[in-house]
Amino acid sequence: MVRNDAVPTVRDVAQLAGVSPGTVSKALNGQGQLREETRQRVLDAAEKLRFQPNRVARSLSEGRTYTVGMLTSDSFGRFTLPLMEGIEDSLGAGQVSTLLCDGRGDPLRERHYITELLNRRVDGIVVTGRRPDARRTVGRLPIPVVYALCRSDDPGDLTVTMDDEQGARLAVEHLAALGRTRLAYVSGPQHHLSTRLRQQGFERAAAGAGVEVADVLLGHWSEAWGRTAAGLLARRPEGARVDGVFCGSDQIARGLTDGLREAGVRVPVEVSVVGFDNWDVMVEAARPTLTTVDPGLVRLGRESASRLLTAIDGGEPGQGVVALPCRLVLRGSSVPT
Amino acid sequence: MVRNDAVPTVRDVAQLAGVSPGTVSKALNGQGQLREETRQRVLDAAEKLRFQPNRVARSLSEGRTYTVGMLTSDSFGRFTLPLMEGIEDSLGAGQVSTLLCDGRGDPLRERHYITELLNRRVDGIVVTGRRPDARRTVGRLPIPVVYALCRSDDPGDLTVTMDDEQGARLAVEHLAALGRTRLAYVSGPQHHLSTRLRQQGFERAAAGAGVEVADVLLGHWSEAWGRTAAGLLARRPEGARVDGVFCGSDQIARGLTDGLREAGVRVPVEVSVVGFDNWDVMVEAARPTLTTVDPGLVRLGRESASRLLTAIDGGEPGQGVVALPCRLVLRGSSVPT
DNA sequence: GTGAAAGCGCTAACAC
DNA sequence: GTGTTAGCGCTTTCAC
Repeated sequence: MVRNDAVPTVRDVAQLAGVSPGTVSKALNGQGQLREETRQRVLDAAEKLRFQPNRVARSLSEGRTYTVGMLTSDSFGRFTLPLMEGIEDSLGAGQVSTLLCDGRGDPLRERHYITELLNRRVDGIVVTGRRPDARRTVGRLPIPVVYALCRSDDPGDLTVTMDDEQGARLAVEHLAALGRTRLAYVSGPQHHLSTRLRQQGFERAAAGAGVEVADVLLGHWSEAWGRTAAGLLARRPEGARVDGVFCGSDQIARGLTDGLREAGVRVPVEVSVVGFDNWDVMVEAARPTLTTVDPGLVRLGRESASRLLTAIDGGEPGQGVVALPCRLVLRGSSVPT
Repeated sequence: MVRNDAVPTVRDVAQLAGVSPGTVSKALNGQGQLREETRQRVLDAAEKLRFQPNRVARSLSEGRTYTVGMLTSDSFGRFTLPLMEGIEDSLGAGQVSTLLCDGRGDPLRERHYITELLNRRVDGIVVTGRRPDARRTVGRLPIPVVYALCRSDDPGDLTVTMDDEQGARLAVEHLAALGRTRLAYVSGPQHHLSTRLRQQGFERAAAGAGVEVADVLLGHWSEAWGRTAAGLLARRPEGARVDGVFCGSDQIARGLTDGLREAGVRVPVEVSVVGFDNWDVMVEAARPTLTTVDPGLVRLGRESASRLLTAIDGGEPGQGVVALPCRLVLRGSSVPT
């Protein structure tokens, strides 16, 4: 009596093909030397039985699970989504699956997840987080680890993140090229690394382009702060008006354009505005739509995962901080028509 | 010579404790009958060796992986994030990990992921998607499947989703209680199930509360559409003005409040506005902040995962559509002060 | 070229 | 109570 309900194993395939289980394994994985005829016979048998290899058994014997863990320090959020997409892109191509672990900013929880991932014998881990700020390293692990977006504080780790400074430079150079000469930088809290790096890029690029840094306003990553900042900028004395603003986020930029419009300042005629993030929701709802710096998070995810795969395959993925360049996306808020 | 670099196995623990591997397994998993003293000795040995069980081996022998797949039909997005959080909540408690699979709206890709999940012997699958609209069932699988947020078109499947109609009712009853008598419904595309269900709830609740349905405007899920709709409402003749608007999303509600303000209509003095989603970004940036219907996506995720666990443990998780009630969150856009 | 046999690390049935 | 044994389903030497 044949057990039709059971899932077929290599043994079943072997039996049907009239070979041994070992041969089936070789045929299916393209290992060793097999006569073409035999291989085909095995393939046919597997096909006929709709054989699907049990990955768990394979993992146990191979000592490799084709699985990587994705661990967030803070939580999954808007920034991690495109990252996940990119990571899945790279991994999926390598038949590698992703195990989700949301650390929720709790070190204990994180610790627990790490041992769990190790017990599950994942081949590697991508550590990520909402913001590119530095975080404590997860420490030396017996498997490769790559930090994506958020930086590890251990220079021996590999971090793949965006180039905040270069992104800011892009924005300033764009404004300068438009003929803007008195610029302001409106951004998030000073204690965020991104805020400072973008400020650095802003100031250096301004100096390089010979344009004036008229104001630097640091606050929060919110629309409300953007509106407040707009008020501040609009109240500057006649001769000291800014004609270009680089914002540290699209939310700020959106609030700023709203604030400027309501204060009677025309964007982009009188003032050009550039945001950061290329977040569709903000960028499209703003009036005018926002010119912004795109950090390329999907590509960032792809890059980090592909380096992780390299490391898993015994290659050298690099170390230290790899900062991927941002792109400028032109829309209505910067170019006067 | 001791191999300090190697990960300890049950055998190592057994040897150190002077028992057999079988006994170690029992001691560690609380199975069978063991003398307390023996159990303790094993536990001590495990502790000393920092023994961590290899989950892959365990899975192979137990025939259970303590892993579930999370498959999105469309893609991971704003709506799936809180869902994932809830799912992880429930599963984490049961020591179950989550495997990510982003179908990207591609049926082939989805099919591929499903066989991959089956080959990896996951214990169950949560199917999800951005919107509560119906989708093709993944079909009968040898493991339990629960649909979260998005509905399966097979009534034999279990779907856990939000109660769109009840949410709409909540909004209308709130408006009615405020004394509003001429209401409008501004929402997304007609072909979205949510649009229609919320409209149904809106109309029934209005009838029930004895208030007039003055207008129904269907368009897109965008701020721009909200602003357009505001223009349409503001242009209604003097005697036919609406004094309460229920919006199908917070984005629409946000655009609507912006549009009304710019048209000189005071919110909430002249018109009360209620949104849907309780999406922090929109709700907080709007002026005034938005009263809205919260679909409770985290709880929805929790509920679906916990039902999946029930099914995995051989229980009866239920079938058909389970619609969880929404909550009303009061903020500035509805209650005149 | 192919088969036989051992083993990945754990659990579970059955002796003792 | 505890040890022994036999798998779970696959890969991988190593004979032949």
